[in-house]
Amino acid sequence: MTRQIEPDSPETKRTTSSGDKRKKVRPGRIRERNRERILMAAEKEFSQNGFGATTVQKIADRAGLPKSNVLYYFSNKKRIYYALMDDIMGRWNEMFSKIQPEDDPATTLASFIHAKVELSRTHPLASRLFALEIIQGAPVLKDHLSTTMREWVQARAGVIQQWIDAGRMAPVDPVQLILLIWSSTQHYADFQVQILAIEDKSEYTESDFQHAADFLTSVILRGCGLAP
Amino acid sequence: MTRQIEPDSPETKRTTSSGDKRKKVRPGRIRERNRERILMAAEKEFSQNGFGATTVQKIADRAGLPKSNVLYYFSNKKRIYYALMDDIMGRWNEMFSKIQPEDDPATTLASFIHAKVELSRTHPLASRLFALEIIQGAPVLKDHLSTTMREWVQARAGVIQQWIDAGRMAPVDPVQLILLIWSSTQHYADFQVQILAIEDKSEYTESDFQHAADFLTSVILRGCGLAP
DNA sequence: AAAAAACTGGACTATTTGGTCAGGAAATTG
DNA sequence: CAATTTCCTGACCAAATAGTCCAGTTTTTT
Repeated sequence: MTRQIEPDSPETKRTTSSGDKRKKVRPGRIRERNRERILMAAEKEFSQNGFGATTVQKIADRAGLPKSNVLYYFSNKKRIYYALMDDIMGRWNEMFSKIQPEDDPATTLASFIHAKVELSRTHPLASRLFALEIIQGAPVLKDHLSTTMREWVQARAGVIQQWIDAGRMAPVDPVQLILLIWSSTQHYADFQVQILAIEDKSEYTESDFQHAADFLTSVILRGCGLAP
Repeated sequence: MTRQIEPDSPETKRTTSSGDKRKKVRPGRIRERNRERILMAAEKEFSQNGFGATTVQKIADRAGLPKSNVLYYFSNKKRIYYALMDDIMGRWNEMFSKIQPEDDPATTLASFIHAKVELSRTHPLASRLFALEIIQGAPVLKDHLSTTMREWVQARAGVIQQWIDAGRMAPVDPVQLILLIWSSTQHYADFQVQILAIEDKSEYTESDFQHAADFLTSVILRGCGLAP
C-alpha cells in the first residue's frame, strides 16, 4: 500500500522496501534487521507508555542499540511513531477484503469477526498503540480516519444496507453494526489486563480467543436476525 | 465508598470529604474549589497525554494556579492521578445497582446498557483516562480489577446464569456478555474521534447517544434471545 | 487582636530529555 | 588497494521537568 502517514518529510532514505518483516538477514544487510528491531522495540514502548512518555533511550535499550544509532535510522522520535502508524494502517488495510452484495451476510460477518479477533490476538501491541492514538485525539491518524477509514466503513455499510433492503437480515444501522464489531473485538487486545483480572487468569490461551470469537459471532449474528 | 486507590500515604490532609463537585463556594472555602479545579484540569491533561507526558505545569496552567500551589494540594504528580482514579472507580461503583434473579432480564440489561452509554456521554474524559490506565497495563488499578471489579462482574454473571438456567434467555457466556456491553458502550467515549471522523460529524449530539443506546439494546437483547 | 494554621508564588536544583555533531569504522567502489 | 561513500557512535548541550524551599500573605481559631 502507499505510505501516507508521515507528515514531515521522508524519514530517511530507504534502501530497501519496508513492511515485509522477518526477511532472512543477508550478510551485510544489517540495516533491515536494525530497522526492524527499532520498530519492534518502539511498538512495545509506545504502546506501554504512550508517545510522550516514551524516551528514545528506552527504545534504544530495548533494541540493543545506542541511542545515536536509533536516531541515525529515524531522524527523530516522531518519525519512529509515524512509521509504526503506517505499518499498522497498512496491515489493517490488507487484512479485510472487499465484501459484495451477493455474499452471504452470515458468513461474511462471521469471518469479519474472526479476522478481527485474530488481529487482536496476533498483534495486541499494535492494537493498543492504535487505541492510544485514537483516545488521545488521533493527532497523527486524524486525516486517515476521515478519508481512508471512512470510505472503508461506508463501503461496507452500503453492502450491509443492501442486505437489509433485500430482507436478508434485520434492519439494524449498518455503521453502528460495524462499530459494534470493531469495538467488541478490539477490546480483547486493548483491555487484556482487565479481562484477565476479571477472569482470574494470568494469560490468554488460544482457545480463549476462539471462545470469544464464537461468543461474539453467535450473539451478533442472532442480533442481526441471522441465526435462530 | 471507601478510598482504596492511593498506595503511598495519604495524599494531603483532607479537611472536607471529596467527591462532591460544584459545591457552592462559601467565602474562605477556597480549598474545595481549588482542589476541584486541579482535578478537573488534571483529568483533561492526563486523558489527553497520559500520565507520563502530562506535566504538573500544564495542569497548573489549566487550573489557573501556580505550579507550587498545585504541589501544595497534592504533594506530587502521582497523588493527583490516584485521586482521579479513586473518583472514577467511585463513580462507577455508585452507578450500577445490584441485580436480582427475580428481575426481568430484558429490562435489566437494557437499563444497564443505557446507564453505561450515559456514563460515556457525561464523563468522556474519565472514561478515556480509565482506558489509558488499562491499556498501559493498569499499574494503579490492577489490584482493584482483580478484587472489587472482579466480584462485581462475577455477581452479575451469576444472576445472568440463573436466568439462563431458568430458560429466560439464550445460553450465552455471562461474563462475555458483560464484556460485550462494557466494550461496546465504552467505545463511544474512548474512540469518539474515530466515530466522528467515520460519520463525518464534528461532535456528538444527545440523540446520537440515544441512537447508539437503542441500537446496542436491540442487537444485544435479540442476541440473547430476549427479543423477537 | 493575637496566635496558629492554611495558603501562595518566585527562585532554585538535580536530573532527564530530544537532538546534534564530529570523527571513526566498515563497506563499497574504481 | 586506495579512495569514497555509507554507516555508526560517544560526547555534548540547551531545554524542560518534578519537586523543594521559604518568606511572605491570608484566613481561621482562640
